[in-house]
Amino acid sequence: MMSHDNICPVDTTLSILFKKWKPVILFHLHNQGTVRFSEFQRLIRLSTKRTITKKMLTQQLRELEEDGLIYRIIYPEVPPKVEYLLTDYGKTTKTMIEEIVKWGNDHLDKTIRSNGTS
Amino acid sequence: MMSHDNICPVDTTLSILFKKWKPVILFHLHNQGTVRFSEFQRLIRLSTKRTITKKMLTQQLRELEEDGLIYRIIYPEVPPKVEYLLTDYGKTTKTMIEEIVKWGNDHLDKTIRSNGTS
DNA sequence: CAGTATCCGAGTGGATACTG
DNA sequence: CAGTATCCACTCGGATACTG
Repeated sequence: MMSHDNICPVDTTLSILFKKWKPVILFHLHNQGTVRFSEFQRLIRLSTKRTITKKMLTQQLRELEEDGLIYRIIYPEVPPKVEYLLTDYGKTTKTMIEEIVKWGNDHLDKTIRSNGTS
Repeated sequence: MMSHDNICPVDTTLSILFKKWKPVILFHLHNQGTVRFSEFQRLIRLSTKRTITKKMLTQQLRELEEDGLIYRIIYPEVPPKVEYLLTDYGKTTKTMIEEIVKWGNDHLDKTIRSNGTS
């Protein structure tokens, strides 16, 4: 324990992986393997029932790329085609995302069941 | 899979456990078992090098309490003494928090090592 | 000690329009 | 298709002061 002097590992993970839409993005990447830009918008809209703007999506993807978690592959075609996929390092987030999905589902179970009981 | 129609488990977990200071709070609760209000301020200051205001801390703790993750025990003394601890349900976040700590440490290792190498 | 109340500036992120 | 650019309303959360 007490690695790295006094830099907080929790804070580190939060700032890199748990900002805004990043966990959802990682979730879909773990699921689909490869995802295109517009596909992200669709997937996110479907799973979260919320809309992510292009600006936001771009920003989040860029940050993930800069942190070495995803690749951005640009196909020089017309119309443009860009694919995103996890780097090996990005794949190390698998367990974490799985835990999050699991916990979320458990909580939803719990919440939904607690009709009637009190 | 595909539990709960189309409510996103990732979003659910994020909204309950990963807002602001909550993961750090949970982290310290898993570590210490029982934590007092002022102790939280100290622990958080030490581990994150940031200051959490009373307002923020109160708010976060209240939300965690309302979601059934922690207990708030008030000792009717003067001066007041309030202790926080995880409920059984709160304890189910252990694996997740551990994963986050682990990943954070790994990332810090990686980052620190990548001096010189490239 | 463990909060509550108020004020307010900075930053976030949505909406919208434009581009290669 | 996959972005970029701009504008701005709104929220968030820090600072500060007060309280049982």
